[in-house]
Amino acid sequence: MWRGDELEFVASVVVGVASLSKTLEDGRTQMVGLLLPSDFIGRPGREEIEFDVTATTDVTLCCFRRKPFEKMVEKTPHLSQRLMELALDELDAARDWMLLLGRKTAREKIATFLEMLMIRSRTDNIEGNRPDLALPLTREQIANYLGLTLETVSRQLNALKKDGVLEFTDRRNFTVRDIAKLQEATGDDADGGMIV
Amino acid sequence: MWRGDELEFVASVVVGVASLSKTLEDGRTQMVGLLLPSDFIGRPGREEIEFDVTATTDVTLCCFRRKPFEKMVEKTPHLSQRLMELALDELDAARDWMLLLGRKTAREKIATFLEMLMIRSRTDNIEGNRPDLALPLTREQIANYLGLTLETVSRQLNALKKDGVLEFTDRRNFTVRDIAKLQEATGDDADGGMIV
DNA sequence: CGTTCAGTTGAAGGCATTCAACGTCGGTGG
DNA sequence: CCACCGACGTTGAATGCCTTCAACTGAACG
Repeated sequence: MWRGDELEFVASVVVGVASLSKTLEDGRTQMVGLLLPSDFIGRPGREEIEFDVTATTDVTLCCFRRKPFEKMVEKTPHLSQRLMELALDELDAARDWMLLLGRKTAREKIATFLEMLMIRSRTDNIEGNRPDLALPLTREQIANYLGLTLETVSRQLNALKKDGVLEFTDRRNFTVRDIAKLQEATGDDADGGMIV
Repeated sequence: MWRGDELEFVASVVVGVASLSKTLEDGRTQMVGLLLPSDFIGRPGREEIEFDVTATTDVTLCCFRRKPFEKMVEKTPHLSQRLMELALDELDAARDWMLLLGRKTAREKIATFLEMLMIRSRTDNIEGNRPDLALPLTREQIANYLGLTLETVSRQLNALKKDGVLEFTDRRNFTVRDIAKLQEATGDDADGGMIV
């Protein structure tokens, strides 16, 4: 686990999954971001980040020393523009997640999480649009991402299975049997402009 | 109320308070940002924003037409750097709020909200460190900001009053009688590096 | 005055949590 | 080899926090 303020690198995730999280003094934890392949870690112009970065699977990073990287950014307006875009994307994602954390039910949270996994790890269309996916997080980590307890996560996953939405090959791997039902369960607009 | 995609301006808040919010199809809404004086509205390089901007009090804005503003940004590296900082500040704020939404109790949410108001509207020290503050939001808007119902907001505010933390001069104006108790009630680290 | 909107308060109910026990799997060492 | 252990996951029962539903208050306004 990395504490941000020891960090003199910036990096990009190549393989694997990492997470950003914040913790209250009494131990309650909230994941505030999931870092999937292609995501960027670190921020230009800031020495430190004030949350924990944790690898949740084996991870391969592409690291750059901070100083030379920042010099390169200064000299390349195109790059700084790109970094701004990344920051704004993260901001949008954070705000979507605020809606989830503040207003969605447990079932909707789980469904939204699974839908996001499906969209972001485009290993789908393997056979007749039945994406075969792996959970990159333990039940507890999912709970911390969704603002739930691990027991509730377990129950809701099994409820979705019972309802024929999911099928598990083992505890960490599953297929989405019914994409339409999954999307209904997210609570979002039926086809929120999404091309799936 | 502004819909973002009709917007050909960017702006800065001068006086008053506005809010950013997202809504589910069934009407549940979550405020994802509060815009206080000095905050910036709009984003470079993006035609639209996909949430609602609503004034919650009378507001004075300082507006710029988008096109000329963007040209100015391109020519002024210092300015684009500043915008990046603003975006990263918003990102940090969003992530703090995710911790609140996902993990804090109703009482902690209210206390955190009031503490934030106190810090951001530095009208305090009016007499012996007893900030006199105005709620810029209705109970319902506070509820939408904190992921609660308006009844719960009302109850918790009155509970804080009963506990001697607050004192109301009327329904929208109050003073903090006991800052230490308020900070305890936030659930955050006792003195999380905060200089109050 | 009556109406409306914001806020308060009470009572009942529900969803998620909490507490607890059990099941499963992989690794480690006797 | 297998017994043990710890990490992860499931499931049941009870509790509780917040919500939901509903009635009421008070101030502003025409």
